[in-house]
Amino acid sequence: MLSKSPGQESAVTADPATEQAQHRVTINDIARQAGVSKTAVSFAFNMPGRLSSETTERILDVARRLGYAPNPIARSLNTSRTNAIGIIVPQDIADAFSNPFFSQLVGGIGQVCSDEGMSLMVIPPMRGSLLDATYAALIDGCIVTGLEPRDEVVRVLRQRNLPFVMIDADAPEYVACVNINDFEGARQSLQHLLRLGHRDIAIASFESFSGKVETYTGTLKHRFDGYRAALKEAGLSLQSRGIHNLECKCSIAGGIEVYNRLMQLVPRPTAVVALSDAIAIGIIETAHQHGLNVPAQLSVVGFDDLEVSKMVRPPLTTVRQPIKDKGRRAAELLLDSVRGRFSLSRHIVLPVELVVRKSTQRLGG
Amino acid sequence: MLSKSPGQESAVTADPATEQAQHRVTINDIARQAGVSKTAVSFAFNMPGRLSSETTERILDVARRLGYAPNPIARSLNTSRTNAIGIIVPQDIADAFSNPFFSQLVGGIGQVCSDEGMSLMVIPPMRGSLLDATYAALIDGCIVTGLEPRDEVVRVLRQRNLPFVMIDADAPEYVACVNINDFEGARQSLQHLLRLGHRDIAIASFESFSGKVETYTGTLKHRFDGYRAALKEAGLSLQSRGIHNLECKCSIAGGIEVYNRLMQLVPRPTAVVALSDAIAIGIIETAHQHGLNVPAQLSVVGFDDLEVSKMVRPPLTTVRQPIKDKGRRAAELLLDSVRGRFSLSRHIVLPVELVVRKSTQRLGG
DNA sequence: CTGTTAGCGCTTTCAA
DNA sequence: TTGAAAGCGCTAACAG
Repeated sequence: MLSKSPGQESAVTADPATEQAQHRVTINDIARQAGVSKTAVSFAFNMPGRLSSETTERILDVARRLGYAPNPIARSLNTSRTNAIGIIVPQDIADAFSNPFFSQLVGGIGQVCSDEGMSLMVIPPMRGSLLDATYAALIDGCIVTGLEPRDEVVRVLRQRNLPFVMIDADAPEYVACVNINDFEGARQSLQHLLRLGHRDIAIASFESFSGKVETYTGTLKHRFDGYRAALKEAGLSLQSRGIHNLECKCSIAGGIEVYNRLMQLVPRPTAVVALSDAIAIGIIETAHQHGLNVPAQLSVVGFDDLEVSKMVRPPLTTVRQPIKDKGRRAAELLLDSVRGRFSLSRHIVLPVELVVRKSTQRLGG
Repeated sequence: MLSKSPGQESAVTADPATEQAQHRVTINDIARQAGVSKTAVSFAFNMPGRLSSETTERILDVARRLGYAPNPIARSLNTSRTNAIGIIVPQDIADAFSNPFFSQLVGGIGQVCSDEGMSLMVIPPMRGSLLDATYAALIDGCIVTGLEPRDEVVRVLRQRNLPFVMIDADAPEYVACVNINDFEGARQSLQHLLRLGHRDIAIASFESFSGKVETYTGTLKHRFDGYRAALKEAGLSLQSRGIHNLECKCSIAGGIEVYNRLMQLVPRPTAVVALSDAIAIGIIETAHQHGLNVPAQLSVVGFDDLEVSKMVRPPLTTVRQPIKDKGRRAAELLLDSVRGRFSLSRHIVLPVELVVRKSTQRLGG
């Protein structure tokens, strides 16, 4: 060892196989080796124009030889920027992605990330605590799904001074938020079934905390308001004999699970409104396996219009919502905040549309 | 303003609507207000046991009043931990998630994240540069997909001293890696078609850089070795008349796009081997739209066995690979490294299995 | 049980 | 064109 620089030493032994977690080479090592100040090294990397090209060259050269990479954490501490946005989810990551809806939403968010040079952090509860995860996240802002505006998480976000945008939440005016017309979507889907003559109808709904319709909030509340409106039009209500509400996990697996409970209802439903295509697809698949014909023996209408919904058998009748747009708009709103740009309207409501395919048919027809 | 503490001032004006990016309240503000040292404040949050409960109380109380949240970046700089792992993808996030394969993989990784209290950062190229993204990522380690071991990204990872695990790569012994038996999967799927009597077969393959089979590497190479083996068994080769290779995007959209090119081949193929279910599903869907019956007029075999593959019409014949396990095992390997745990074997090869469903049938039968 | 002190590795005025 | 020095906000020896 001729050199007294630990930096160089680690470079010499930088054989991939031998590689040890030795003294990490820092900006100081480079400065010393190149015979310049830390400032110069920093400039060489971030504003090469402010140095003579020779100096820049020399510094970059030394850096390359010693295998130097600036520490992004230290950089972040100075700049207060992480170049990442987060998406906070109240459940496990695996659960979240078990519904293709979430993948498509993330895809929409991802489009904006790429445009803006951001990475996307998926933030699930940390050892059971979503709050802890929110405190710890190294992000410049985030999108919040599946939570209400009064959730503690939102308080922490505000406390941390992190810009955020909510999706599918009843947020107050000053909170940025992207929603869809849940009322209309729900109303139309049930109306569709009622007009086809169905009167024994089960609603396959997300899991809520309480399980009681009266306490539903947010998306769930709006959709049930829509169902009520449709029922009322037909002279029915949620309490009518023949109308049932079953909660299940919002995934294909949830649909599979709820199928049996569905079939034990009295009277047995001739149609199902699912609050998500994933649930609907699970129900249809299970019906198949049990030899029950959809739509002849059971009509099923979904909600979302996933990419695969038109490809399952039978192609799914459903309420289309612009999932990718939802993610994209939310991310745009968020990045406006992060970048300090002004955004005109911070409350967005996207339209929905009933798409009639083959999974529903006239009762007895 | 009676108080001279800017911290308190910001607390007083902490009305959500009025909220400004004023002086962020730091550990110093809390220490001052509570009449203790920074150390004490730090302890109150991280090792409350080392303080008298009164002191802890008081500190936490002040913190609450002033709306203090520890700065996770500063914390990371000390601890050198971020509590996040990354998954590096060479394309846009939206592209990645357009293939359900990726969602399922991420789901597998996510299971481990939840167990270990980690968030998951999806890292796409930053303004076109995956290298820049790799330099900037605030992570403790990462999983690398769709890249070869000699990629620059891997060099940077090593330079940054970040543990990493590759998926689907021809990695040297000392690089942790999770693969499947691509050769066998490919061989069996094509063999299946050949045994059904098909001789005019198109391969619908991922996009490679070169487009030339001879230059394929990694997964692509192994699979084509498998195809060669199957063909040889039937006295054919990749050059035989009737055998074609078309590249397309690895997504449903890719399958839709490749359909037309497929139908223009001479002789027109009676069967297709797709390198991914997403592609297969896109092809089948388009065939439907064009009134072509699958499998009667065109047999299609996929690769992956996605959750939806059994639910499309007709249910897809495909090669099952344990996607979630792949993600889980990779994440386990990675976290062993991150936590400094020893892992016995750092090269894992998962098995595959041909699953015959309804999208293939005997030629002319 | 509590405080002093020295960093973590980088950015960024400000002065030379 | 370059460098000195003061932080960024927190953790963790170490000393008392």
